[in-house]
Amino acid sequence: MAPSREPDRPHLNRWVYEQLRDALVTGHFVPGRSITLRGVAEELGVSPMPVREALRQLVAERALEMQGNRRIAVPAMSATRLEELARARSLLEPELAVRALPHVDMARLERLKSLDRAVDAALAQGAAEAYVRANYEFHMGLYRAAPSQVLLPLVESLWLQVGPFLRLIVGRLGTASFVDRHRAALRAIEAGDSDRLREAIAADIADGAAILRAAEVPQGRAA
Amino acid sequence: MAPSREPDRPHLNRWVYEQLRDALVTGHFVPGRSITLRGVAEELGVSPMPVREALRQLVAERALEMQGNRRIAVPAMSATRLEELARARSLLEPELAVRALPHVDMARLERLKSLDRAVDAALAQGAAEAYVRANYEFHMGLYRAAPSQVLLPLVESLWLQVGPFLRLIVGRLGTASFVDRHRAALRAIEAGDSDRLREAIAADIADGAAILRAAEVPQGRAA
DNA sequence: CTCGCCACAATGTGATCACAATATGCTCGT
DNA sequence: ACGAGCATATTGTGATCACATTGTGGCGAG
Repeated sequence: MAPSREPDRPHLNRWVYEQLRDALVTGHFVPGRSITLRGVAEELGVSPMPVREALRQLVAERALEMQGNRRIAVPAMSATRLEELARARSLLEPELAVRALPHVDMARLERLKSLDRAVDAALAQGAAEAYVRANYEFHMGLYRAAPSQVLLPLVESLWLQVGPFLRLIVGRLGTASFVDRHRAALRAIEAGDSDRLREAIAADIADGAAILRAAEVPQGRAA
Repeated sequence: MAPSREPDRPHLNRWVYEQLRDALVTGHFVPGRSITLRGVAEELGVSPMPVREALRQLVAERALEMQGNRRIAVPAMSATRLEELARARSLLEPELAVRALPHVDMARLERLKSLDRAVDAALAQGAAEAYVRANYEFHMGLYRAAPSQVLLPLVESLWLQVGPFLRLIVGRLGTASFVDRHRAALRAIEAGDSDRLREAIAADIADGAAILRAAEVPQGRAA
């Protein structure tokens, strides 16, 4: 996991949470592996207390799962859960993208284009982790433009749930199966075309879901 | 708030969470009022620790809001937030209802009918709290039939957000403005008709949203 | 009388301890 | 040699303490 920066004293809580969140999205946690409170506390060099708070928050966001024995682990993916996640994403994300559209200014558009290039580069190089991270940043970078207090958190929760699994599959299949579907979205944004943006996002989600579905869901206990 | 039962020692955490959750849905917390950690701890007769966990979970579920000064309060409702909540509900709930439909057995159908009667009775008597509670139980009672690990938590989060506000409005407007829209849903369930169920749920949400929208959003600081 | 400053009270957060529940590894019996 | 039973280690949870930060009330200066 390797703490990327020194812990900030003011918001230690937030910092631990972000570390864990980043580790989840980039797939440093493997589905099924159980997470111990004191373990991450020691690894991050903090006391167990802020880890407790962060873990519980992630459990509340369904990014982690508390198993019956009150152990905390990354939820195992199943075919039905994957299908449900794709459905929820396809319901919420196009709507959120459309709401973000009017608030995408030039600076943000440039950042999105840059992230799209990062996605391409990662795909070309077969860099799994760089791909999932850039892909995540692209989508969220767009959505965050929307002044949304409701839809945005819901979508973030969904991404936290797909993250570890996506990373697992990309690492297994390689990046060859994935194509960049962000071009259409970027063009729609530049044109200010809501309908085409909605379709582009929906297509991107359907596309990714199809690949994941084809990739025979692993047990989740696998390494 | 008045603890309805004695605290269970085994899952004190869960118990406190459920107490707060129930208080939220039934509107015992007023939007804008700030919640103090030691306050509820004393009121529930427990140590501040489980309250910390429960409050943070509710914040993660967006049922509560952590203000900049790290005070915790029920989020103030705004017109835009209300609109977003209605939109999110209308996207997710019909889908969830349809997924629940095949799993509604006779026993559950009877419970739903009973809850519907409770809704009617509450409306007739102008019992605001009984109405919001029965309404909540009706919807969730249906949705919980669906074996959903993704959509269901999202929808629960939405209801936790609408709850306090709905209670506020019902208390202000009285129950006269509200009509029972659950009949159509029940008939669709009995007929096993997915499309009509989807429409019934969508209509119920649109209906409620219209009433709330018409009721000029209060400041949220109001008592 | 009003406004600004200051002391005090209260709050959330992090740390540490104690404990019950659970998992793990070993030993002993067959 | 293998499996059941038990002792030990590990884990999450609740409680309590210490502290930095923030909100609040009162006092005094203008």
